[in-house]
Amino acid sequence: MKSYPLRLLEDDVYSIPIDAFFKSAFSVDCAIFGYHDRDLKILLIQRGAAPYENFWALPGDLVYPDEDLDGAATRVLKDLTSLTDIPIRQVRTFGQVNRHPLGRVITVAYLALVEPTDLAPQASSWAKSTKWHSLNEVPSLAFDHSEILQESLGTLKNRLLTEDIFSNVLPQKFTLTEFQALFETILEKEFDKGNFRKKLVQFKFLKKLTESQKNVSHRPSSLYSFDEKKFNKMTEKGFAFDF
Amino acid sequence: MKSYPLRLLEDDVYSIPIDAFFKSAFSVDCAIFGYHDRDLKILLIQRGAAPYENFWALPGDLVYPDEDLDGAATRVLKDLTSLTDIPIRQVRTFGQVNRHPLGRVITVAYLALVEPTDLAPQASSWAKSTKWHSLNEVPSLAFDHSEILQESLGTLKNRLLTEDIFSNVLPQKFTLTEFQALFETILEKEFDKGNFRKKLVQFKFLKKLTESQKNVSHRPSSLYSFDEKKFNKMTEKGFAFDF
DNA sequence: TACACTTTTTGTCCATTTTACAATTTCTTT
DNA sequence: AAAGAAATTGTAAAATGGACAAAAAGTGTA
Repeated sequence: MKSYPLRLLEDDVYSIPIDAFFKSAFSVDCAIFGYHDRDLKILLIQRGAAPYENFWALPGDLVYPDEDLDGAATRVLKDLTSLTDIPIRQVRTFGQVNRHPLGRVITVAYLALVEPTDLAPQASSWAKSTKWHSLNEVPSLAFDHSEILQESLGTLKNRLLTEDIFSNVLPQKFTLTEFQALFETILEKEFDKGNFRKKLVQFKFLKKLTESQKNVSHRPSSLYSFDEKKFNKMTEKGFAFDF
Repeated sequence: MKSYPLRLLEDDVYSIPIDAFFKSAFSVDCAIFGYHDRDLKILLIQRGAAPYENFWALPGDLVYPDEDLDGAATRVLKDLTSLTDIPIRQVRTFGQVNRHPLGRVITVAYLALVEPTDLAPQASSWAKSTKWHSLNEVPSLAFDHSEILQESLGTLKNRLLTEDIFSNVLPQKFTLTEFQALFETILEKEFDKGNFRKKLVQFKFLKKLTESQKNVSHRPSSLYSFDEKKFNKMTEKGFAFDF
């Protein structure tokens, strides 16, 4: 069995024996949102272990003492769902004293937006099953995961406006209508088609390609590609969508 | 000596003995920014205890196992600097494995913006001294606090545009010039005076009072007050400054 | 081949907002 | 009474935004 060596602890550095502090744990929980074709879903696992056995939950687990937080989130996601190469980022940390029945566990929530048709999540380790849930069909979740999910959804909306969290869910070549649909779905708003595309074109981070759609029974749309570098420079300088 | 009872832990829930996970600690660190008269400072303490004894650092300490995170941040700030009633909010959590020399300690960073002339921070507990440092004169800090400070400053700028983090540092009655100076200083940008005030007036969360400045050797400015409720409603609905 | 149908794409008009300034006002100080 | 200083108001050109209409470019069908 693997063991996790800890550094020696010096006592009496604080007036309370420092050992008393080193009896907590922390976990990571991943809110993986899947966007495809005007549909936003959340990836949940069904827990196969106590506590909250059989409950649906965000993929998450305790962090090893010798593991960075970001690395832990990546590993845990892979352990439970077999997903790799998902770019995740923190939402915030949830630390209510009684949020975990087995002891003091604070949890760092992580967020990603992915294209589910690229992926095939498969339950492993103690996860019984995995499932993409529509956001209006989410059951009551384990721990404080319902709260974490709600806040993560809010953070997703914010980040969509201020950073490139969306390029993963677009194909290499996409239409402006697809781009618009993505923003309309996640922000739960509709936009005038003509005005939306005019604005997008002004921003100049979309490159119009020579190709266009094939085999559609209407005027084919021309395809665009996303200039990630240009967009990132813009957001670093304070650009944000004002949709 | 105070002791901190922990709940009993069940073993064998996970394939690794769960005790192995419950040997970590977490801390909170507070980035308290002080704004006064076109000047932005950061409150630091000089550490009077190992590790990093004598180093300057953000006020921060370990969290008790029976303490919520937000409450811990409030308490720690009071313990070290005697400051109370400071409205703090999370920035993010820093969790590099080796960031703390005594063991695995992740830290949750908190942020506030205050008016330093209202306050008299006084070092207590293991803090040797406290000092407001200008942001361009910050020494090398303990732990990873330099990184935390930098990121907190970025978060401060963001929050200034999207929520009411500034009303604490304005007097009850203030001039539009004072309001503008606050934004110019923190965002490190300058604005056209006439246009800035026109925009502000349109927003309607400032109430023009009948009073005006006294004893200034130029045309006195009329005073305004801030309608916090109105502003909060607006930001909840998505309003943000686009300065 | 012509026409219906669908969605993309472009264009237009008008109201509103932004921007860069200039001019005016209202105090104190000299 | 005039000068100085900053607040306040005004203005004109440019840019933007929103509602909406028209044209374009494909497929499917008679």
